[in-house]
Amino acid sequence: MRHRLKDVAERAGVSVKTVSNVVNGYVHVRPDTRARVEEAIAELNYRPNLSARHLRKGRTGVIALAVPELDIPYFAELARHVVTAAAEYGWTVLIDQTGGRREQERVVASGISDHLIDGLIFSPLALTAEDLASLDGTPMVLLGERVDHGPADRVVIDNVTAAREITEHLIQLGHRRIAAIGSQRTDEGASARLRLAGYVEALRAAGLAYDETLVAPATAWHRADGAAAMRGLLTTGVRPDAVFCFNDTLALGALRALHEAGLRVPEDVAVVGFDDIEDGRFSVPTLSTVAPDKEQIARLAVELLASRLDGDRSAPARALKAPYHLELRESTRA
Amino acid sequence: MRHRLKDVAERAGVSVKTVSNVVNGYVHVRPDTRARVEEAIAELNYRPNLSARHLRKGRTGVIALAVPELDIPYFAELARHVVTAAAEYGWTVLIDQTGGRREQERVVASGISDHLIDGLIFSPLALTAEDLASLDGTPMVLLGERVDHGPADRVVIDNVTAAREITEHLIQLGHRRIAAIGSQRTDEGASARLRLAGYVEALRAAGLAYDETLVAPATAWHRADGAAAMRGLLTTGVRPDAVFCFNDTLALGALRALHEAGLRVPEDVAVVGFDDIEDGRFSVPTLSTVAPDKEQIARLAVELLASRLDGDRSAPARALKAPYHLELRESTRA
DNA sequence: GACCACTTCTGCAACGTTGTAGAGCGGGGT
DNA sequence: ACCCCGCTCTACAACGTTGCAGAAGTGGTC
Repeated sequence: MRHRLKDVAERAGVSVKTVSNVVNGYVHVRPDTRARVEEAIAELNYRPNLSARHLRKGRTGVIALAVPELDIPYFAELARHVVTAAAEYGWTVLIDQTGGRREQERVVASGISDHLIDGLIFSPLALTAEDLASLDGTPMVLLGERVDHGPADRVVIDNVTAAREITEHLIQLGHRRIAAIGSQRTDEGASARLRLAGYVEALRAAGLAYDETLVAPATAWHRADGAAAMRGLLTTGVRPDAVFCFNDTLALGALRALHEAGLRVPEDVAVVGFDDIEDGRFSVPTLSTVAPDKEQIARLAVELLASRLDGDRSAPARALKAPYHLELRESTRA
Repeated sequence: MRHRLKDVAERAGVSVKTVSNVVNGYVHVRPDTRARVEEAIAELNYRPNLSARHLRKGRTGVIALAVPELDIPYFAELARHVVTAAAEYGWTVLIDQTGGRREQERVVASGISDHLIDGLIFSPLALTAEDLASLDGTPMVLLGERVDHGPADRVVIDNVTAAREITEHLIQLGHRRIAAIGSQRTDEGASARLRLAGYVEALRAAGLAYDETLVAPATAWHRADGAAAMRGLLTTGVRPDAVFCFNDTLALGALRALHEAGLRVPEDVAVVGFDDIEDGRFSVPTLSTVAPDKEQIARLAVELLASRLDGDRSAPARALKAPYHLELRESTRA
């Protein structure tokens, strides 16, 4: 059923190695020999056994992308771009879900390597710097903002500045009681911490008081958490006139809760998110948000990984910044 | 850096094969030998080379999931369930995007196999029966409804009946001018054809005329296409009083277009979708839809693949039906 | 015609693992 | 005392591929 180099070689009347040479595009093969071999390959529908090739070469041509959850739109969109960018390097992408659980993230970061993958692009939530330090050297690129995760390449966006800018946008529109949804107390909430810091910076710079009752925590960042947090904010007395949600799904949940409470967006309460997921362009109202350049993030991550694989594996870690911009839509129209 | 069985064997003072036996849980190993080996494994942080193991065993422990696009929520949610279900069999899932393009789908269906994967779960849009027939035997499970795709296992839901039921729901609510969004003329639109058939069946059964001007095509099924189609329907004279969108993203786009046109949902126009994606539970209004049991679809697909891998590869193809139900929400409230 | 350089092709070994066959040992039954 | 069996472990070969070293053939130069 499945044929090997040997079968092709016998059929073409050449050695195994010559077939291998043809398959790999070695130049010093006579045209007629090449033709005979190619014919045999076609007739037998020969395909190389990648396991064997990889065993021999020490490379697999597969990289892994590990994200918390695939059905979080941000990660799905990111995954798409990573797969596309990796294809340009001839890589296949193996996608892993960690659920954001530390144990699973550790398994992925170490165990998954097992010579099955050449490298890893990793968006960790719970992993600590020590976990990473303990890994032997599967080349790895981290996505996201954990400030303390030791010596690995990574691609980040400037969360603090982005959060400050989108908050400033709300302030410029005249909002004064600006709530935040999505804060997290645990170590896992690195993004949350940085975005909260940007929010606080903007308030301070505008001379607005930081009011802790306006900051709603959210353990997960799903729509349901955003809706619940918004409902909570609405029942605590004075209503905010704007809300900065730390990602778009939270914001979409918040929009929903505001709708249920009979409040208009942006007239009664303005809403902004973070991530610029597709949904936010079609929600009612459409969602103002921070738009990280996901394509660029994916491209940079793949390039970092490629240069790490081809180059010096002990070179110092690099951190690249990906651009973002504010995408202002109906949920903050003046 | 990276250690092999041989290194462990030397350190533990046993043969390579004994280490292999320990790693694979072979029972006839003396406890003290086992302990020594395990200690050596731990000290060296040994991990098996999967390429070598797979070369030897002929199995890779990797299956592929091929979908048109990862950032279509339905496929992302499905992917999540497939990854989870596959994990129970100890499989890793490699995810491929075909973009729905026939050429890419053919590459995935044949080329990708290349001994890298044991099997494939495949959601094809454009692939023809001949394409499939020409493949040598990588075990494959097809998802979805193409009626004509030859002898491969597949998991389907009853699209025609589901579409009829959701249309009947609209009819029962008193709607009479029921539009449909998402029809496709090409061969690729198997789902579209079946859902249209169910829609027509329901109209016929209720004695309603089938009006072609109420059926809007959509080449892709993204939000933007749904919005465009809805705008088109609104400008063609008599306004429909309900719309059946062939998937949820189309429906979310349609909701957006209705909102822009100043029409209320469901008071002026009722809307239903298909797929039950997360977004539809938080949109304004929430979306009535056909909810296929995605977890079940994924589980059945993985099980079919498993039984094909372990069992008779030439057994007749099986088609399993996954359940669905109607999820009625605000967009069709009476 | 001797030499050299280049082209074309080949055989061997090795990548790290596991299946098979079997060696050595000790215990229990006769 | 002998045989047999089961336990424990080992040696070897093989999975399909490619790097390396080199053999054979071709043609050009002095």
